Amino acid sequence: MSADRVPVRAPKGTNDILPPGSFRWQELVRLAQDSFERAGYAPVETPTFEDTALFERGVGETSEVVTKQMYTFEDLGGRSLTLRPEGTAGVVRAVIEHSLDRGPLPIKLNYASWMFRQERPQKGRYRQFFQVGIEAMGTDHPTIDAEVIQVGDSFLRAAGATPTLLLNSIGHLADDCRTGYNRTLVGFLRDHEDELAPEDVKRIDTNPMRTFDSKEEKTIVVMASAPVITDHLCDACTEHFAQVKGYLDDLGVIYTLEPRLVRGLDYYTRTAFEFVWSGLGSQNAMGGGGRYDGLAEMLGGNPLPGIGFALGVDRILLALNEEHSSRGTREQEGFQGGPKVEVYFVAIGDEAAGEALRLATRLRLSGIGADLDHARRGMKGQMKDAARSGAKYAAILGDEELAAGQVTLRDLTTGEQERISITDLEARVRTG
RNA sequence: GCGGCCGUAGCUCAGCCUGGUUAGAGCACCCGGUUGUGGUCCGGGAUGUCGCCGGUUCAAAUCCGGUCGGUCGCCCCA
Repeated sequence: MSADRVPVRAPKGTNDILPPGSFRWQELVRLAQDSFERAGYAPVETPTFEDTALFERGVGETSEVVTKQMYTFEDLGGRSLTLRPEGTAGVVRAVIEHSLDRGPLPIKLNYASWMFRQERPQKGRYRQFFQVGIEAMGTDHPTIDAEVIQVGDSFLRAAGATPTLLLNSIGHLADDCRTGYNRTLVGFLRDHEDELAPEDVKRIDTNPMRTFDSKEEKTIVVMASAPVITDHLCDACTEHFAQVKGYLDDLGVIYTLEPRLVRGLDYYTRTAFEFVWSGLGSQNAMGGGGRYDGLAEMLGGNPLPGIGFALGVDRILLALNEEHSSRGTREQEGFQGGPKVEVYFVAIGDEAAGEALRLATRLRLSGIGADLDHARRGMKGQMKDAARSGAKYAAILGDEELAAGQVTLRDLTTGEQERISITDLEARVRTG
């Protein structure tokens, strides 16, 4: 077989989002953006690829994401560029670059963008995936932590999901806080080195706190008695965390304290949280976030505290499907997504086809969804297409109607139909 | 990077174990019954390199080897 006959396929780990599912997909993204904007988070768009150094410095050179998951390439000028593996670093970079931190604070932004990580794909994990998220920069007052978490929680619930919110504080880098705790933890891990799974022994030097994430039975047993960060926070971080919890309680946001929760990216400080749902299997995180008070400085900017989250659209949709099927409810629940065509024109003959195109265009321009046959199908076929389009009405145009300046308007749910003047069509459809 | 499972019509799959006439079903699609009326019903129709390459055999969708692809799990994360 010749090579040009081999079908081209979507790259491994990527997905096409096709109708009808694409309606729900768009609807969910819009719901997110609306929720975020109602809380004062303005939209921001940053480049899909960035200087590789941004992620190495921001996300952390030892992190899993940077060491083995990035799509890095060189451009014609020899620059090393990387498809963004996450959203926060780019947003913070843009804020610093354009000196938004010299304007009114806090800076509150939302994004909805594609992210890229080169991992082995599986259910709920793809090489190109879509995240919606918000970032709030310029204050470390605990009310903003509570606001960010509440906005994420209520969006997920508005979408129809029932996530569990895991909450923790991982302190900041100081001897009397996380730095000191890390030494204590490393000491503990060394004492139990022979009881840990081999992969986890390697983590002692690179990222000891990640040992809490281990799924190895042996390690889990050991970690059950490990010292936890919340017992080793400095006074300021302890107080900050207490206030965040207090504000969340005020707002009625239900959370589960998880002192073993650590996050995969190096820039996190203090508040850390994750929205999980057990039905997602091993990819149980719908999203997560946390505070990143040192990130701006790592990227060469002035100190700028910040907090944000990112939620995976694919995983939310996956969770919604599972939840609804297990509850026996309809998939569409919570969504208005679907075809937007209200009137489908059925035209018999060339002259009628031209008139149908003119009328459909006129309706569209006045804000009413309209469609028509373009394949010269017979009347029966066109009626079938009308039903398939999801339209409420079929507007039939034949010789009789043309001669009289009328259309036959058929209600496709009731089957009732009436002849009305073409000039009355728009008003008639609008009043239902 | 490692392991399991699976590749037959657009989709979901049967057939493969026990090789043998034109490779099937349901759904979807198209046409007709209804010369201008969809969603029901009835009748008809189109659609397959049986993933690919090679081997065994008189004969391979079926047996053997390889290869490619997909998917699920591990690690890690959204």
